[in-house]
Amino acid sequence: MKIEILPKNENDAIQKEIISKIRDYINYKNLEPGDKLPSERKLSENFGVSRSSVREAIQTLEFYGLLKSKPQSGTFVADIGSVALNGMISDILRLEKPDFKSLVETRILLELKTVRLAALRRSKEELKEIEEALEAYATKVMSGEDAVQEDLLFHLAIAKASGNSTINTFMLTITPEIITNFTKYHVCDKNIAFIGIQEHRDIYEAIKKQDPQLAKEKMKVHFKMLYQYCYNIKD
Amino acid sequence: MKIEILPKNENDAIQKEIISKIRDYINYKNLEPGDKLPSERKLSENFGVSRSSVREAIQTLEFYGLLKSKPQSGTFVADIGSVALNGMISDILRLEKPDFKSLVETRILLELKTVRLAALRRSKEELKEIEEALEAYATKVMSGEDAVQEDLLFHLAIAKASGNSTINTFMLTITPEIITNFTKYHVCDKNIAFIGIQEHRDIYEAIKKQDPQLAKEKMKVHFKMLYQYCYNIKD
DNA sequence: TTTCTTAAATTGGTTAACCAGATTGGTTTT
DNA sequence: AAAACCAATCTGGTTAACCAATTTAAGAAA
Repeated sequence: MKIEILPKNENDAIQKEIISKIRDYINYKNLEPGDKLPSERKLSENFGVSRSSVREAIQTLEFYGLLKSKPQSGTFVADIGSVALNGMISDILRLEKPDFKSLVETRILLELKTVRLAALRRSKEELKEIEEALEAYATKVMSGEDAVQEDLLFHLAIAKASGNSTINTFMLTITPEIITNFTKYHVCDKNIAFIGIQEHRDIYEAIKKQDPQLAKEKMKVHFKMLYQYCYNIKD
Repeated sequence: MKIEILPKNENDAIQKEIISKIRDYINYKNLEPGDKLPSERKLSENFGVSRSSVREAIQTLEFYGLLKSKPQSGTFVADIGSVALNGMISDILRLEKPDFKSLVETRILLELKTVRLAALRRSKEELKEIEEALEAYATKVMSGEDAVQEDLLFHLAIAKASGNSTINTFMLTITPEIITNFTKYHVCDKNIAFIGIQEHRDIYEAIKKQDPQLAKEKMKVHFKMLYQYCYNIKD
């Protein structure tokens, strides 16, 4: 059993450096929204790194909506001003992997909203998808198997029915990490899972009845143990 | 003035196809959490696409936490089960660019939380950063200039002080789009911006006093016009 | 048989050359 | 002078060859 100093992913560090250089370039040249960046070739030459490294850095900044590259044309600064651009890049460079506590805290916040919206807005098709996810979860639990995945898919079905694509996306991004940690720390033991079936069913019924307040209450009940867990785990 | 059928970015479509094929492969081979995918070369050969296309698709899936590639070793399936993996990839493939309405709705949700948390948890340094952002905003407005960026940076400073890295990241991802739309639709006209100064100051004071309830109330006041706007704009 | 050594094969990352479409600037045409 | 044309150039995207670190398995040593 060797003690590892965390590898401190070297590649991430390189990419952050490139992103930082792109920001410096934009500032130095006073590029404004819609302006074109130099070609990938010139940037890579300029920075002394490979073109694919530059491309990856650009892809990351595209993901955050700060750049937009058009084929056979160029890479362009997004329609936000330089102040916001600088502030956001600084924040992106400083970003660290979210801690589990903040993940759970955020999940609760998001889901208390999605469940209300789902009750208000769900279509018949979306309701059916939620029901199918519910049944899949119940079946898995009754057969005595671990059902963390089916649990989360039920919640994702609700997020999808909320009609808010942004929250839906956010739920998607935090779910893998949630599943990993739940499995690792055995947050959802089998005895708890049995209770979970009824709690899920209550949530489903509230959404079916289109009662947002009730849905939120039932979700709160469902999160009760999660609340405690969230505020007791060690950082 | 030509009417454009939206270009329907071809590259995105190709990447989605590759992601779909990766999912199919994982299912066909019944790969489980931690299992290794074939090398990028074999995948690209298998799919009949370039290796860099495969790499980009993998990078996207890495971003969502579904894959993890290790240098000189291989690409591995994340520690989530096949059910969740399939569900999430399906959702990712179906993701569309968030509509403005959902962005604003989500922003309000997130910020009513960050402002409470910031009041509870902010350090002296973070309080000072919020104050600086406030002053920068006020100065810009008083000089009669557009201050959408400084406005959002004030809110981002609060998000940073919330101590919740997940919400902070989410705020970062939606901010550029918010700025773009606010600028485009002139949501924050100059006369409104003047009122905004005092509203910002009220929020700042509540955070300074470490009064989460007051902070939330002041943020609600600040969002009042946004509420209306959010529920009146055309889709 | 088990353990250690070591060299060949495999890996993700990098580099450089190539492609087709977009851009550009000078030329021709009107 | 202004519009239309066209070829040279530049662009992001793709491909293929290369690199160094890692993994592997075959063989030597115990």
